[in-house]
Amino acid sequence: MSAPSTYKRDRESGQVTSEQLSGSSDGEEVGDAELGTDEGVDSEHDPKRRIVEARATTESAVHRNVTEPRIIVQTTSEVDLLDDGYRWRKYGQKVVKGNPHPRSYYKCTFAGCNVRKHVERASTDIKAVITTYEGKHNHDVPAARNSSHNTASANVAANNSQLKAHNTILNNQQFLKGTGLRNNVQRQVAVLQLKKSMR
DNA sequence: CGACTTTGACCCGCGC
DNA sequence: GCGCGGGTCAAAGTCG
Repeated sequence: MSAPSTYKRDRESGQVTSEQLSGSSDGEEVGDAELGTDEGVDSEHDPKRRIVEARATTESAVHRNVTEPRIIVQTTSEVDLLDDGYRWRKYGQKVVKGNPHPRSYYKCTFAGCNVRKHVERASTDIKAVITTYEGKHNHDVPAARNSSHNTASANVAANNSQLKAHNTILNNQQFLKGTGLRNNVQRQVAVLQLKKSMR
């Protein structure tokens, strides 16, 4: 009443929707892990988009009943916004502890697609951008908005980059499996170490 | 005019 | 039980 705080968030309405997240969480793993060996070579081709490493964690994502594939991609770029072909809408930004750089939260703007991604910079390396994808796109890569002329090549480029990331993910997944690491923190450390050993 | 970014506040889970 | 930290929402503002 007197308090102007009409913060009566009807969050419940937004939470009850369990969504029918694509049943086949990972049915399109068409990439071949063995292809992810072109790390150091191809990266020189795209200095602006250099995928250092990535990993997929599905075991920690299983909280209730939906197993959301979580893909963490670490890239080296001067810009936070990596154009992966999809359209994202920023819905939040937060400064996390232990990292002077804020973490940004994005959602896929495609109708019906509930994929989210978090983008943050590594506290140690200003050039290192850590992108975390949650969920899977249930649609194709939309056409680029700026160049309506090269939509085809834009798609190809996006797919290419995605495929590359995918391969790297699979590769690192095997690496992490080999290390027998389970803890998330340990994994992060492992990733950092992996990165160091790659450079 | 539409789409997107910014920003402050609220909610929830977890650790102490 | 309390406080902290992380995640999300929604209104307002900005830009093309």
